[in-house]
Amino acid sequence: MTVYRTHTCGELRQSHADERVVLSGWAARIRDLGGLIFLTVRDRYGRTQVVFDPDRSEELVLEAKRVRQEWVVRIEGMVRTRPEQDRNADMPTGDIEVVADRLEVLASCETPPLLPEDDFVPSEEHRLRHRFLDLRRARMQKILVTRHNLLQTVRRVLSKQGFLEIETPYLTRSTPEGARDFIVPSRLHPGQWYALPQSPQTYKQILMVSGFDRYFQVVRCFRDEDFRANRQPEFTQIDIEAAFVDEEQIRETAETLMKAVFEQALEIPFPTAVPRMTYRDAMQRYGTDKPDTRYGQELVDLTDHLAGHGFGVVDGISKAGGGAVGLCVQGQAAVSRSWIKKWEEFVKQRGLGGLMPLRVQEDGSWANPLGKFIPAEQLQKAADALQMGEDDLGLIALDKGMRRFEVMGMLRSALAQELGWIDESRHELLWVTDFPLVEWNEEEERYDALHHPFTAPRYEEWERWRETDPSRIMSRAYDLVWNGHEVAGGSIRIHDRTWQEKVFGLIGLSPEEASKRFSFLMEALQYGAPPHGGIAFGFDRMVMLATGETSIRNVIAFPKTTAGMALFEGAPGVVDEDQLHELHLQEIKPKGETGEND
RNA sequence: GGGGCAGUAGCUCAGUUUGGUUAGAGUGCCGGCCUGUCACGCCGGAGGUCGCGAGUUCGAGUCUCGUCUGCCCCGCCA
Repeated sequence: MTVYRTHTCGELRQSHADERVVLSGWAARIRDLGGLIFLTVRDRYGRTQVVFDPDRSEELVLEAKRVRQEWVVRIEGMVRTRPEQDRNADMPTGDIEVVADRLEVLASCETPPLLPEDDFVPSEEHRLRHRFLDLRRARMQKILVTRHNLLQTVRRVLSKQGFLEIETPYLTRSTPEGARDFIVPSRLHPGQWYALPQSPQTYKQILMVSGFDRYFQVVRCFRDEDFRANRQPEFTQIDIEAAFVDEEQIRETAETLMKAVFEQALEIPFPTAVPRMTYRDAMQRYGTDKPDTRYGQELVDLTDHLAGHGFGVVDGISKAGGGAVGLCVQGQAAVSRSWIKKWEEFVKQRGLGGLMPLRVQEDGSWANPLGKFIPAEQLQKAADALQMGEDDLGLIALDKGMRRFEVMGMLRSALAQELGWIDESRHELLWVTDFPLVEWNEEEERYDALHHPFTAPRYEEWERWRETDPSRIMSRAYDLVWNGHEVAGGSIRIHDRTWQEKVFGLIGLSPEEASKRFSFLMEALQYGAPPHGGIAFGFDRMVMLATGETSIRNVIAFPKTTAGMALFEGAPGVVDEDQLHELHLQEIKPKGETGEND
């Protein structure tokens, strides 16, 4: 209780009737009936109707007439139960109103560029430019409250299990692997640079070596890459690491956390067992390492049904290690040619040669461009493999690489959107396991770490495949997938310098190069590093899924646009010549602005 | 780096297909009326660099090219 308010705007009920109250908030709606004036006052907690009655004070009504939307007002008055016929069942405070006897304008407001109402959502550009007003909307306030609650839940759950929150530096050194770093010039050391961390990966491993056997951190991470609906240049991770554990304990911790999130934010029961799927299964059945298992429509390898029947293209692809992948589109046998063409274009843009429909013709035979080469019984077998019924449409793609699964997976999820296959009320969690340690990078002609280079291999597989086929070595990594989004990923790490050097060797980093770039970690690994592993949650994504939003910008108070701009603050921006000078920097003007060149 | 969609009144949009007189609607804003509204209602008014720049044309919101901004996707993101 302050001079500004005795109650919040979401608080008053019939039980408060006849109490004298003070409310402060923003004028949300003003209904001036000529005599009576109704004013809806809004704050973070809700809305309350205030009534100004000329029968009580003409003067007060005249004052109230001046008030405009989004002014900040303070009201004194009596709580009154509304007449039966005038109650508003849609408002929590709809059974009462406050009869004002005093009005004070705490702040007036220019005509606002947007109205903070939930049923009035302007363009995202406009919302970001006037974020302070956009954040007044009840929806945004609710999201940020949920975000806060989840943060507290995470901290409580992990602390209770003995995890210590330890902060790590934001000014660190650049590690050229992985994403591009944001770099920060050093004033005291001309020509030298800090980098903002892509994640606290090495620090948390070192904390394990130091004996903090259970660590977590709510931490900002920075990656200078292109952005998407669920990617921002700076984002928040729940970073977790533990020593003397294996995969099971990390997964258990992660599930405990998710259980709390489900119960807290979604108020739905947590699955008794989170299903698991191997990376290989995920790629073959869904064409992605983060399958959305809220709907079926799995991909089916049709190579065996279609190859070996004298059709050169299929046979050739098959011999080259490729094949045919099919997808069953329920109830769409009658779609037009242009519909199919549209989706064929979709897969072509993503690198496949084409998309063939398979469907029953009027005479009962199978229609398919391969029909003249491939016997009907084989087409029937393919259709059976796709579990196609008469009204269903099969879509088949051929390609010689693994890309066919990925693209068909993209097609699967695009069709799910288009045809409404997804039950939005469902929530599906899934562990993806058995990732390969490395994958072949065509362009650079070397192996890349699939997860990151500190991930432990399955050592027996290493011994078996290192020399002959390293891509068959599995790692001890795991990802947690929620409704087709990767919400967490982690691994058991390498805790031995010799092994770390071996893995660096496989991805083309010499021991010298490795110790140059990761000297501090390499050194730590020689001084009694315990076995350890961990996981990191993408917290923004987690909040996005928990609130049913489709963009992480909506769950971040001040996000950047897809071009990395902060429209509200105006970042990035130019700095003074003096600032640059002090940092030993000189601006190189883009061509055309120097006046020297043409 | 590539592709797609969008940009018209403060805001949300129509008009662009097929170039043609003075660019419309709703809402917000300003003024008037209105004593039970709750997206109050009714009457009137003001409000436009059709993102920006070139070009085609007798004439461009509309066609062409370039460019900027926002969103979505591919690549990228260990």
